[in-house]
Amino acid sequence: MQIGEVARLSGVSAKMIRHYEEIGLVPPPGRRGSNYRDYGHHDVHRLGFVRRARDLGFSIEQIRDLLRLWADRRRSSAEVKQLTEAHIAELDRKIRLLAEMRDTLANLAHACDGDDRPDCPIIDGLAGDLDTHAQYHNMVQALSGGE
Amino acid sequence: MQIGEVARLSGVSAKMIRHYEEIGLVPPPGRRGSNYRDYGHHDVHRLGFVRRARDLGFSIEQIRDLLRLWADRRRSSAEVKQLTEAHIAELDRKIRLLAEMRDTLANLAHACDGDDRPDCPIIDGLAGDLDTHAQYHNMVQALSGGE
DNA sequence: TGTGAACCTTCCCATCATGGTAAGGTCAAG
DNA sequence: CTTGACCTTACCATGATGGGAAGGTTCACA
Repeated sequence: MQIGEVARLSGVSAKMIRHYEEIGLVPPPGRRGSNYRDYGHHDVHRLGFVRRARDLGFSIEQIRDLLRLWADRRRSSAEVKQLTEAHIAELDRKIRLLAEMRDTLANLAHACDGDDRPDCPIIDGLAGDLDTHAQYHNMVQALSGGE
Repeated sequence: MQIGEVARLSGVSAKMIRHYEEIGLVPPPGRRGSNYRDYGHHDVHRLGFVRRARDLGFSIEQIRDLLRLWADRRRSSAEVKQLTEAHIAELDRKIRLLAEMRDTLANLAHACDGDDRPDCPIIDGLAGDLDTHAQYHNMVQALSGGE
Protein backbone atom coordinates (compact mmCIF):
# COMPACT_ATOMS: atom_id res chain seq x y z
CA MET A 1 0.00 0.00 0.00
CA GLN A 2 1.35 3.42 -0.91
CA ILE A 3 1.65 6.27 1.56
CA GLY A 4 -1.26 8.18 0.04
CA GLU A 5 -3.71 5.41 0.70
CA VAL A 6 -2.44 4.96 4.23
CA ALA A 7 -2.93 8.69 4.72
CA ARG A 8 -6.50 8.46 3.49
CA LEU A 9 -7.30 5.42 5.62
CA SER A 10 -5.61 6.60 8.80
CA GLY A 11 -6.43 10.29 8.62
CA VAL A 12 -2.76 11.22 9.00
CA SER A 13 -1.25 13.24 6.15
CA ALA A 14 1.54 11.66 4.09
CA LYS A 15 3.71 14.54 5.25
CA MET A 16 3.17 13.66 8.87
CA ILE A 17 3.57 9.92 8.28
CA ARG A 18 7.06 10.59 6.92
CA HIS A 19 7.72 12.91 9.83
CA TYR A 20 6.61 10.31 12.40
CA GLU A 21 8.93 7.84 10.73
CA GLU A 22 11.82 10.29 10.86
CA ILE A 23 11.42 10.93 14.59
CA GLY A 24 11.05 7.21 15.26
CA LEU A 25 7.42 7.29 16.35
CA VAL A 26 6.54 4.64 13.77
CA PRO A 27 8.96 2.12 12.24
CA PRO A 28 10.25 2.65 8.71
CA PRO A 29 8.21 0.55 6.29
CA GLY A 30 9.63 -1.60 3.54
CA ARG A 31 10.40 -0.08 0.15
CA ARG A 32 9.41 -1.24 -3.29
CA GLY A 33 11.80 -1.25 -6.23
CA SER A 34 10.63 2.27 -7.01
CA ASN A 35 11.83 3.38 -3.58
CA TYR A 36 8.20 4.01 -2.65
CA ARG A 37 7.27 3.20 0.95
CA ASP A 38 5.18 0.04 1.24
CA TYR A 39 2.68 -0.24 4.11
CA GLY A 40 0.37 -2.91 5.45
CA HIS A 41 -2.85 -2.91 7.44
CA HIS A 42 -1.00 -2.88 10.70
CA ASP A 43 0.56 0.48 9.82
CA VAL A 44 -2.85 1.94 9.07
CA HIS A 45 -4.05 0.76 12.44
CA ARG A 46 -1.06 2.21 14.26
CA LEU A 47 -1.37 5.56 12.52
CA GLY A 48 -5.07 5.66 13.34
CA PHE A 49 -4.09 5.19 16.97
CA VAL A 50 -1.64 8.07 16.69
CA ARG A 51 -4.24 10.32 15.09
CA ARG A 52 -6.83 9.65 17.75
CA ALA A 53 -4.28 10.31 20.47
CA ARG A 54 -3.31 13.58 18.76
CA ASP A 55 -6.98 14.55 18.51
CA LEU A 56 -7.19 14.10 22.26
CA GLY A 57 -4.25 16.47 22.72
CA PHE A 58 -1.53 13.99 23.69
CA SER A 59 1.99 15.14 22.80
CA ILE A 60 4.21 13.10 20.52
CA GLU A 61 6.25 11.92 23.51
CA GLN A 62 3.13 10.82 25.34
CA ILE A 63 1.99 9.00 22.22
CA ARG A 64 5.37 7.27 22.11
CA ASP A 65 4.61 5.93 25.59
CA LEU A 66 1.04 5.04 24.64
CA LEU A 67 2.24 3.08 21.61
CA ARG A 68 4.70 1.22 23.79
CA LEU A 69 1.93 0.39 26.28
CA TRP A 70 -0.41 -0.62 23.47
CA ALA A 71 2.14 -3.13 22.20
CA ASP A 72 3.00 -4.39 25.68
CA ARG A 73 0.79 -7.31 26.55
CA ARG A 74 2.09 -7.18 30.10
CA ARG A 75 1.16 -3.53 30.63
CA SER A 76 -0.86 -2.51 33.63
CA SER A 77 -3.93 -0.42 32.93
CA ALA A 78 -2.79 1.64 35.92
CA GLU A 79 0.11 2.95 33.89
CA VAL A 80 -2.18 3.97 31.03
CA LYS A 81 -4.60 5.58 33.42
CA GLN A 82 -1.85 7.46 35.20
CA LEU A 83 -0.52 8.85 31.91
CA THR A 84 -4.04 9.81 30.91
CA GLU A 85 -4.80 11.53 34.17
CA ALA A 86 -1.60 13.54 33.98
CA HIS A 87 -2.75 14.71 30.57
CA ILE A 88 -6.22 15.52 31.88
CA ALA A 89 -4.62 17.62 34.61
CA GLU A 90 -2.61 19.46 31.96
CA LEU A 91 -5.75 20.08 29.93
CA ASP A 92 -7.47 21.42 33.05
CA ARG A 93 -4.55 23.74 33.68
CA LYS A 94 -4.76 25.12 30.15
CA ILE A 95 -8.52 25.48 30.37
CA ARG A 96 -8.25 27.41 33.64
CA LEU A 97 -5.61 29.70 32.13
CA LEU A 98 -7.71 30.44 29.05
CA ALA A 99 -10.85 30.89 31.12
CA GLU A 100 -9.10 33.40 33.33
CA MET A 101 -8.05 35.38 30.25
CA ARG A 102 -11.55 35.19 28.87
CA ASP A 103 -13.17 36.34 32.10
CA THR A 104 -10.79 39.26 32.49
CA LEU A 105 -11.42 40.35 28.92
CA ALA A 106 -15.16 39.83 29.17
CA ASN A 107 -15.27 42.08 32.21
CA LEU A 108 -13.21 44.76 30.50
CA ALA A 109 -15.35 44.51 27.36
CA HIS A 110 -18.49 44.69 29.49
CA ALA A 111 -17.29 48.00 30.91
CA CYS A 112 -16.49 49.38 27.45
CA ASP A 113 -19.22 51.42 25.78
CA GLY A 114 -18.17 50.36 22.29
CA ASP A 115 -19.21 53.62 20.69
CA ASP A 116 -17.54 56.34 18.60
CA ARG A 117 -15.68 57.88 21.51
CA PRO A 118 -12.09 56.94 22.30
CA ASP A 119 -12.58 56.32 26.03
CA CYS A 120 -12.03 52.63 26.59
CA PRO A 121 -11.47 50.62 29.76
CA ILE A 122 -9.88 47.85 27.70
CA ILE A 123 -7.13 50.12 26.45
CA ASP A 124 -6.79 51.71 29.88
CA GLY A 125 -6.40 48.28 31.44
CA LEU A 126 -3.72 47.25 28.97
CA ALA A 127 -1.95 50.57 29.41
CA GLY A 128 -1.61 49.73 33.07
CA ASP A 129 -3.47 52.81 34.24
CA LEU A 130 -5.05 50.23 36.43
CA ASP A 131 -3.44 46.96 37.39
CA THR A 132 -5.18 44.41 35.23
CA HIS A 133 -5.75 41.91 38.01
CA ALA A 134 -6.94 44.50 40.49
CA GLN A 135 -9.16 45.90 37.79
CA TYR A 136 -10.49 42.46 37.08
CA HIS A 137 -11.32 41.80 40.71
CA ASN A 138 -12.83 45.24 41.13
CA MET A 139 -14.93 44.54 38.08
CA VAL A 140 -16.12 41.25 39.44
CA GLN A 141 -17.13 42.92 42.66
CA ALA A 142 -18.78 45.83 40.86
CA LEU A 143 -20.67 43.43 38.62
CA SER A 144 -21.84 41.07 41.30
CA GLY A 145 -22.71 43.87 43.70
CA GLY A 146 -24.04 46.48 41.33
CA GLU A 147 -26.31 44.58 39.01
CA MET B 1 18.21 53.30 30.22
CA GLN B 2 19.72 49.97 29.17
CA ILE B 3 17.70 47.07 27.87
CA GLY B 4 18.15 45.05 31.06
CA GLU B 5 16.48 47.67 33.22
CA VAL B 6 13.64 48.06 30.72
CA ALA B 7 13.22 44.30 30.83
CA ARG B 8 13.00 44.37 34.61
CA LEU B 9 10.57 47.28 34.70
CA SER B 10 8.32 46.09 31.88
CA GLY B 11 8.37 42.37 32.57
CA VAL B 12 9.43 41.64 29.00
CA SER B 13 12.75 39.80 28.57
CA ALA B 14 15.61 41.60 26.83
CA LYS B 15 15.50 38.82 24.27
CA MET B 16 11.89 39.55 23.43
CA ILE B 17 12.38 43.32 23.45
CA ARG B 18 14.99 42.90 20.69
CA HIS B 19 12.64 40.52 18.89
CA TYR B 20 9.71 42.96 19.07
CA GLU B 21 12.00 45.62 17.65
CA GLU B 22 13.06 43.33 14.82
CA ILE B 23 9.50 42.55 13.77
CA GLY B 24 8.54 46.22 14.02
CA LEU B 25 6.19 45.89 16.98
CA VAL B 26 8.11 48.56 18.87
CA PRO B 27 10.29 51.27 17.30
CA PRO B 28 14.08 50.94 17.40
CA PRO B 29 15.44 53.00 20.29
CA GLY B 30 18.42 55.31 20.07
CA ARG B 31 21.92 53.96 20.57
CA ARG B 32 24.69 55.17 22.81
CA GLY B 33 28.32 55.42 21.71
CA SER B 34 28.79 51.85 22.91
CA ASN B 35 26.10 50.71 20.46
CA TYR B 36 23.93 49.84 23.47
CA ARG B 37 20.20 50.48 23.03
CA ASP B 38 18.99 53.51 24.97
CA TYR B 39 15.39 53.56 26.23
CA GLY B 40 13.13 56.06 27.97
CA HIS B 41 10.10 55.80 30.24
CA HIS B 42 7.75 55.76 27.28
CA ASP B 43 9.33 52.54 26.05
CA VAL B 44 8.83 50.89 29.43
CA HIS B 45 5.18 51.91 29.33
CA ARG B 46 4.69 50.55 25.82
CA LEU B 47 6.37 47.25 26.62
CA GLY B 48 4.24 46.93 29.75
CA PHE B 49 1.21 47.32 27.49
CA VAL B 50 2.54 44.59 25.22
CA ARG B 51 3.20 42.27 28.12
CA ARG B 52 -0.29 42.68 29.56
CA ALA B 53 -1.82 42.07 26.16
CA ARG B 54 0.31 38.91 25.78
CA ASP B 55 -0.76 37.76 29.23
CA LEU B 56 -4.35 38.04 28.02
CA GLY B 57 -3.55 35.86 25.05
CA PHE B 58 -3.57 38.44 22.26
CA SER B 59 -1.38 37.53 19.29
CA ILE B 60 1.44 39.78 18.16
CA GLU B 61 -0.62 40.97 15.21
CA GLN B 62 -3.56 41.81 17.45
CA ILE B 63 -1.19 43.68 19.74
CA ARG B 64 0.06 45.60 16.73
CA ASP B 65 -3.51 46.78 16.20
CA LEU B 66 -4.02 47.48 19.88
CA LEU B 67 -0.87 49.62 20.00
CA ARG B 68 -2.09 51.56 16.99
CA LEU B 69 -5.47 52.11 18.65
CA TRP B 70 -3.80 53.07 21.91
CA ALA B 71 -1.82 55.78 20.14
CA ASP B 72 -4.79 56.97 18.08
CA ARG B 73 -6.58 59.73 19.96
CA ARG B 74 -9.42 59.56 17.43
CA ARG B 75 -10.02 55.82 17.89
CA SER B 76 -13.50 54.56 18.62
CA SER B 77 -13.88 52.34 21.62
CA ALA B 78 -16.10 50.24 19.35
CA GLU B 79 -13.05 49.17 17.38
CA VAL B 80 -11.20 48.14 20.52
CA LYS B 81 -14.22 46.28 21.81
CA GLN B 82 -14.73 44.50 18.50
CA LEU B 83 -11.11 43.32 18.45
CA THR B 84 -11.43 42.18 22.05
CA GLU B 85 -14.65 40.29 21.45
CA ALA B 86 -13.16 38.50 18.47
CA HIS B 87 -10.35 37.40 20.77
CA ILE B 88 -12.80 36.33 23.45
CA ALA B 89 -14.62 34.21 20.86
CA GLU B 90 -11.32 32.61 19.91
CA LEU B 91 -10.56 31.87 23.56
CA ASP B 92 -14.01 30.32 23.92
CA ARG B 93 -13.37 28.15 20.89
CA LYS B 94 -10.09 26.90 22.36
CA ILE B 95 -11.68 26.30 25.73
CA ARG B 96 -14.49 24.27 24.19
CA LEU B 97 -11.98 22.20 22.22
CA LEU B 98 -9.87 21.46 25.28
CA ALA B 99 -12.93 20.75 27.40
CA GLU B 100 -14.16 18.24 24.86
CA MET B 101 -10.80 16.45 24.96
CA ARG B 102 -10.84 16.49 28.73
CA ASP B 103 -14.37 15.13 28.96
CA THR B 104 -13.66 12.34 26.50
CA LEU B 105 -10.52 11.35 28.38
CA ALA B 106 -12.19 11.65 31.77
CA ASN B 107 -14.89 9.26 30.64
CA LEU B 108 -12.38 6.79 29.29
CA ALA B 109 -10.29 7.04 32.44
CA HIS B 110 -13.39 6.59 34.54
CA ALA B 111 -14.06 3.31 32.76
CA CYS B 112 -10.48 2.12 33.29
CA ASP B 113 -9.83 0.03 36.36
CA GLY B 114 -6.27 1.26 36.73
CA ASP B 115 -4.99 -1.97 38.18
CA ASP B 116 -2.27 -4.49 37.32
CA ARG B 117 -4.17 -6.05 34.44
CA PRO B 118 -3.62 -4.95 30.86
CA ASP B 119 -7.30 -4.50 29.93
CA CYS B 120 -7.82 -0.82 29.35
CA PRO B 121 -10.69 1.08 27.72
CA ILE B 122 -8.36 4.02 27.13
CA ILE B 123 -6.03 1.96 24.97
CA ASP B 124 -9.00 0.27 23.31
CA GLY B 125 -10.50 3.64 22.48
CA LEU B 126 -7.29 4.92 20.97
CA ALA B 127 -6.83 1.68 19.04
CA GLY B 128 -10.15 2.40 17.36
CA ASP B 129 -11.73 -0.83 18.50
CA LEU B 130 -14.51 1.56 19.20
CA ASP B 131 -14.97 4.89 17.49
CA THR B 132 -13.76 7.42 20.02
CA HIS B 133 -16.71 9.74 19.62
CA ALA B 134 -19.27 6.99 19.66
CA GLN B 135 -17.50 5.54 22.64
CA TYR B 136 -17.58 8.90 24.34
CA HIS B 137 -21.29 9.30 23.76
CA ASN B 138 -21.98 5.73 24.81
CA MET B 139 -19.99 6.43 27.94
CA VAL B 140 -21.96 9.51 28.72
CA GLN B 141 -25.17 7.58 28.35
CA ALA B 142 -23.88 4.65 30.36
CA LEU B 143 -22.69 6.97 33.09
CA SER B 144 -25.82 9.08 33.30
CA GLY B 145 -28.11 6.07 33.04
CA GLY B 146 -26.15 3.52 35.00
CA GLU B 147 -25.11 5.30 38.14
C1' DT C 1 46.80 50.17 35.81
C1' DG C 2 44.79 45.76 35.65
C1' DT C 3 41.17 42.69 36.16
C1' DG C 4 36.81 40.59 36.88
C1' DA C 5 31.89 40.90 37.00
C1' DA C 6 27.99 42.34 34.90
C1' DC C 7 26.35 44.18 31.38
C1' DC C 8 25.59 44.62 26.25
C1' DT C 9 25.93 43.25 20.96
C1' DT C 10 24.81 40.02 16.85
C1' DC C 11 24.11 35.48 15.04
C1' DC C 12 22.55 30.91 14.94
C1' DC C 13 19.86 27.05 16.66
C1' DA C 14 15.86 24.74 19.14
C1' DT C 15 11.22 24.12 20.44
C1' DC C 16 6.18 21.64 18.56
C1' DA C 17 3.36 19.88 15.02
C1' DT C 18 2.30 20.91 10.73
C1' DG C 19 2.14 22.72 5.97
C1' DG C 20 4.18 24.44 1.56
C1' DT C 21 6.99 24.15 -2.31
C1' DA C 22 10.51 22.78 -5.55
C1' DA C 23 12.93 19.53 -8.34
C1' DG C 24 12.81 15.25 -9.77
C1' DG C 25 11.61 9.89 -10.16
C1' DT C 26 7.76 6.13 -11.16
C1' DC C 27 3.91 4.20 -13.11
C1' DA C 28 -0.42 3.26 -15.48
C1' DA C 29 -3.83 4.61 -18.81
C1' DG C 30 -4.71 6.62 -23.08
C1' DC D 1 4.97 8.76 -25.99
C1' DT D 2 2.57 11.86 -23.32
C1' DT D 3 -0.17 13.15 -19.45
C1' DG D 4 -1.47 13.01 -14.89
C1' DA D 5 -1.33 11.11 -10.50
C1' DC D 6 1.42 9.49 -7.61
C1' DC D 7 5.92 9.17 -5.04
C1' DT D 8 10.89 10.78 -3.34
C1' DT D 9 14.08 14.09 -0.70
C1' DA D 10 15.29 18.65 0.86
C1' DC D 11 14.56 23.03 2.44
C1' DC D 12 11.76 26.80 4.50
C1' DA D 13 7.85 28.69 7.31
C1' DT D 14 4.81 29.16 11.15
C1' DG D 15 4.49 31.81 16.68
C1' DA D 16 6.58 33.13 20.66
C1' DT D 17 10.17 32.19 23.24
C1' DG D 18 14.60 30.51 25.09
C1' DG D 19 19.59 29.02 24.91
C1' DG D 20 24.10 29.74 23.91
C1' DA D 21 28.44 31.28 21.61
C1' DA D 22 31.76 34.79 20.61
C1' DG D 23 32.93 39.11 21.46
C1' DG D 24 32.56 44.37 22.93
C1' DT D 25 31.65 47.91 26.99
C1' DT D 26 31.43 49.72 31.51
C1' DC D 27 32.37 50.14 36.13
C1' DA D 28 34.01 49.13 40.66
C1' DC D 29 37.71 47.69 43.26
C1' DA D 30 42.43 46.10 44.37
